[in-house]
Parts: sequence; C-alpha cells; structure tokens
Amino acid sequence: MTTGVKARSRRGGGRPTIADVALKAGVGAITVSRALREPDRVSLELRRQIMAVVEELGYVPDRNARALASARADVIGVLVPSLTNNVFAEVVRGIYDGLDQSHLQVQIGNTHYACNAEEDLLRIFLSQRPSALIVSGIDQSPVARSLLERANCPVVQIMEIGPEPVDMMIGFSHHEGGKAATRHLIEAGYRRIAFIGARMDPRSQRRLAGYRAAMEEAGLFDERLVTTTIRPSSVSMGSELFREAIARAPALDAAFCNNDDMALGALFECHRQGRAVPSDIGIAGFNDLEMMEVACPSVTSLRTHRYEIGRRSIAMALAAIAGHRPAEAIVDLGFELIVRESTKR
Amino acid sequence: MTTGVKARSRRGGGRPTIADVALKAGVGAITVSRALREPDRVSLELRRQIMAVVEELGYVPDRNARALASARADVIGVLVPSLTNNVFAEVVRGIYDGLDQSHLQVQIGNTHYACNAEEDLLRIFLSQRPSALIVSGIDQSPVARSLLERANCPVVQIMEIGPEPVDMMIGFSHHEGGKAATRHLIEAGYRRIAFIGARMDPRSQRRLAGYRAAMEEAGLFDERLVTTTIRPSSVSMGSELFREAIARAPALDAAFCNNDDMALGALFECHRQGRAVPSDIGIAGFNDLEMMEVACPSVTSLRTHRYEIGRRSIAMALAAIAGHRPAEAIVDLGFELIVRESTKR
DNA sequence: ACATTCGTTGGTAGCGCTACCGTTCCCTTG
DNA sequence: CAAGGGAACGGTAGCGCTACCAACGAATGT
Repeated sequence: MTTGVKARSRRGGGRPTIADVALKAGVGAITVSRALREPDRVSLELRRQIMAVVEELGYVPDRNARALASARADVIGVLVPSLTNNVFAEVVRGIYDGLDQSHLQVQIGNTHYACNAEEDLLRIFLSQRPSALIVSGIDQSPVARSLLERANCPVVQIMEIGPEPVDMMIGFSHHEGGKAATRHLIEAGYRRIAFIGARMDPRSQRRLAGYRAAMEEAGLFDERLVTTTIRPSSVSMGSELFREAIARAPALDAAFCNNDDMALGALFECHRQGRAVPSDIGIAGFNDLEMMEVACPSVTSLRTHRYEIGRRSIAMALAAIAGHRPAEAIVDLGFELIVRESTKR
Repeated sequence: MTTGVKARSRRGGGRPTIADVALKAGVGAITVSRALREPDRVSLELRRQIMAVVEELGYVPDRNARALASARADVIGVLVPSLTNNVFAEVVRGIYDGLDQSHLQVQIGNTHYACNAEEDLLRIFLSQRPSALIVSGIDQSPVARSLLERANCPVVQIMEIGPEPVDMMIGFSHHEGGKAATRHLIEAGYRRIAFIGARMDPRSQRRLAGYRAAMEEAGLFDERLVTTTIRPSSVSMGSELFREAIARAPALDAAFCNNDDMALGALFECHRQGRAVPSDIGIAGFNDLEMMEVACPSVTSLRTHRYEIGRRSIAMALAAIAGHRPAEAIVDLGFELIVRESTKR
C-alpha cells in the first residue's frame, strides 16, 4: 500500500509541488498559490519567504493542474492559413513579441487554407479552454463562427476588417488596397494592366475586386487581363503566371500581382524575356516585403502592417482577458503605397 | 449549499464531462475513457454505444484534466530560433504536416537566437510535461542541456548533427555543406571567392569553417575575403555586405553567401553595379529556396532538406513516444549542390 | 471436475492546483 | 467599549480525467 502511494506520488517525476513549497515555507498551499499569481494579496515578508523556497526547490507550477483547477488554460490559440507564407510568419512573430513577459503561451494552428481544418483545430483549441483566440480572416464557415461565438473567451479576427466581428477585429481592407495599387498604375500612365494572382484565398479575391473596381472606373477593365490560379503562390508561380498573362494579353504594359513573391517572379520573367521594367512593363506587388526595396529595379508595393497586426492583436487579447474591452472593436491599420522604380515610367 | 455545488460544476461552462457520457451510455467512466484512447480494449458493441453518446452530447475530453491525470500533456514542444526565417518556417511546416492525424499538438517557442530565451522556454515547456521536445541546433547552453537531459521525454535535436546527442538528432553537416559549395566555386574557376554572412549563428559559423577549409586546401584563403556581421540576415543585408566585401577585396570574383536571402541581395547588387553574373562575379547561396531557380540568372545553391527534417523529426518523436527507439540515434540527411547559371563561367 | 488464464468492465483514489468560504487579527468608527 | 470593516491567511472540496487494482464471466488446460 505504502509503495503504491509512493509510486503514485512519483508520477510527476519527483518534481516539487506547491505542497512541498508550502510545507518548507511554513505556510498554507493557497498562500503559495497567491504569492505566485497575486503577489499584492500576500504580505511582503511572507512573499519573500515563499519566493526563497520556490527558488531553492526550483518549483515550477504545473500548468495542467492550474488549468484544470481554474477552468482556464494560459494559452492563446492562433489560427493561420500558412506558416511558410512570409506575411503570416511576420504576423506570428508580432504575436510572439507582443506576448513578451506575459505568462501566457501561444499555440499555433495551421489551417492550410482549409475551412474544415479550421473547424477541427478550433475544437482542439477549445478543449483546452484557451484564454483567447486569434483567427485569420473574416470568412469563417458557419460552424467555425458558431464555435467562436460560444468560445467563452476573447476572440480577435485578424488581417481583414468587415462589418460583423465575432468579437474584435484588426486588419485592413484588401479591396481598398487593390484599388489603391491599381489606381497608382493607371496614374503612372499604364493602360493594359494585368492582374496576376495565385492561391486566390478570400483576401486575394478582394484585392482582385479592388483592382476590377479601379479598372472599371477608368474604363480599362478587360477580362483577358486577369490571370489567376488556386495553386499556391511562389516566385516561380509569378514567372509562370506572367508568361500566361502575356499569352492571353500580349499587349499588356503592367502587372499588379497579388503579393510580392508573385511580383518578384514577374520581374525575373521580364528580365529573362528582355522586357524592360518599368519602361516596357510596370510591376506592382502587395505587402512590401523587405526585399522589394533592394530588388533591381526596386519594386512598387503596397505596404501592409502585418507585424503590427500580430502585436496589436495580442495586445487586444491581453487587454480583453484583463477585462478591458477596447473602445473600438474594429481596428483598421490601413496600408501605404510605396512607389519605387518598377512603376516609374 | 446546493447552489454552491451547481455554480461549481458550471465552472466548465456546462460542457459535458466524461461522467455525463458514462451515465447516458450506462457504463463506467473509465470505460468511456478507454473507448476513446484504447478502442481495442473495449468490446465493439459497447464502443459503438459510447461513441454514439459522445457524438450526441458533443463530448470533447478536457486536455488539461487528461494531462493532469496522466502526468503527460499531449504536447510536443518545438524550439526554433526564428519564425520569419524561411528555413525554419519550412521546418515547422514539416513538423505540422508530420503530425497530421496524431492527437498531439505542437507548441512552438521562438528563441530569437538567444540562449537565455531558450532556457526560459524550456522551463515553460517542461512545466507542462510535454510528450516530446524538438530543439534546434546542438549548441545548447549547459543549463539548457541539463534541462533536456532531465526532461524525461524523447528529445530530438534538429538541423545539425554532432557527436553527442542528448537523445536523437536529425540534420546535416553545415561544415561539409560550406566546403562543398566552396569547392564547386573553385572548380568552376573562381579564385578570389568571398564569404558573405549575416547573423552568424553557430550553423553559419560552421559553414564559414567549411568555406575556410576548402579555400585553405586550395591555397586560396585570405582573411580579407571574409565579410560577416551578427546583424540579422536579409536580402538588403546581402546587398550591403556585398558592397562591403567589394570594398575590402576589390578584385573578388565570386561570393559564397551564408544563405539564399544574402545571395539574392548580392545578385541584385551586382545588377545595380553593372557586374555580370556569372562572368564577372559568381554567386552561390545556401538552402536552395524555391526562388533561386527562377531568379535571373538562376542561382547556384546548396539544397538542404529542411521540410524533411521537420517531418522526420516528428516521426522520430512519435515513434519514441510509442516506445520504438530508432536504430540510429543520429540521422544525416545530407545536402545537394544545385549548380545553376550564377556559377557557370 | 477444478484451477488458471484472459478479455472485459468497474470502483477507488488521486494528479496538483485553485475557487470558495472561514477565520483571525488589527484598525476604524460611533 | 462594542460593532463593523478590511487585510491576510488557511481549510475544504473539488476541477475532469486516468492509473491501479479488483471483480466477473467465459474460455482454456489438466
């Protein structure tokens, strides 16, 4: 019997528990718990005494036990459609940086742009009772949306803004972004402006819609100028689609690409075909990756504040967890058109 | 009293528990638990009955309670030095893909190339009693190494290989990679071959050592050919360091860059300065990012199998969790030199 | 016929922590 | 001086699940 109990208590690999600390410090377990979580509620003297024992024993609270007892895991679930896409990598970096000294942990889920994966991951996240959820985009499936609404924790939708947030939202209008970039190309004197887009997720669709709006406004829209694919975007895909675009509309004089990888691919393809940028062909990208500035020629792009989106989404989540709902549930971070050589005719 | 109990049991937001399922299915709670975790040990009939109730109630096991009771969280901790670095993004993608249908979750920690951050994150991970740990590199601090050794779970070190694994290892030799790329440049007829490297983490240091070995072997080594910085690597940093390298060694005829971003930056800088690649300057990168193939000219690079490293590291971890230690604790995935236009004199 | 094993199921007792309520003690206040 | 209030701390009772052992009937062996 005794051995049984011993074996049992060794389950945790002999790590010290809160009871060990309490015993050694000569206080109750709950006081140790408070000293760690709400230091203000424990007298300075006792607190020091307890912290000394914590240090001495190398006590680390068991997150699982804590989560079970408080019905709340110190975890923020984050759902992104891709991890290799530079844009989301930056968002995620912002999220990690924004967390900084917080005791919370983030858990990333990769949906691969699939809404059923999103639902599954949401369910897994919810089974931990996360402190908050951050999800990408505003096009959740009805099931996913209902899961989010019943999540019983702060929810931040990121990257886009729309009329009906589940809870909070931070991002920018991809439609306006697409429109702004296209208008710039028109003002720069280009007329046969192609749209080149891969992956074509909802955000790219809205960029395309913005492009179309600007083109129609100027009476320049032509179906044949649009070349898209649902295949993943990449630099080589940019080259490939540019070739396709040229085949469909040989007289095109500019390309608005749905992201910078595609733009770079188009730029390389122009080099290869001996088409001069910006004189023969103007090129504009989307997101303004770091490399666009040093490309040769440098490439015009629409700068998006994706690191900032990550950082601020976490800040919003942390504030909401602490009970401070933001004044504005929807934050529009906008964008900035960075004009460079590739569109200077 | 009754209300107290009710309020208590509502902590979990009214979600069904295993007891609810057991009651409704007319079985013991432990049988439900088994039906979910070890279906083979429950008779088919009962299993079906239980699963029906699970579906009906929408029961999802509480991960925290499970972790507490079993002294093991269904979490694999992964430590990487960067999330925006394309290389690690691919590793992480491989890890997520390798997980696939497993019930385990991964938790990523970003060390920002700082070893104290690594120690802190390890401690946080360990406080959850992870099922396995995956860490980048082989240069852990003594403290981190000791934490890993006492982690009481499978540990996989990735990206590099070395003589003394904590447990298991999968990667390749950066020294040999650096040597192979440099030898290729020498064989291609280049003589004044610069090494250009940013960030200069331990892996880049080993690439540099490989470069140096190959250069000394050929009697071509010269301190002035080496230009490095500890600042983060990027395409623009590639341009900047290439300018610096030219200033230090005006007669250089090739550049081996410590990664492809740097190589791309060097390539753009050559364009800008009117230096022809590969005739005036040869350029070789490291990792073989997708874009190297479509660059103009296409860029020679040393392909590393980073996605594969991610996938197989997870496979090794899962196998070890299941009790199947691999025959070989150290897996060398090697590399592949992809020769392209940028080094064809 | 009996003992032995095995497959299947259930009861009990925690895992390590925190919510909830009590208690104590000191300081106001009338 | 009693009554009231608040700060500091502790005891009790779980959170929802699983490890461990026990129990039971059926199948097997001798």
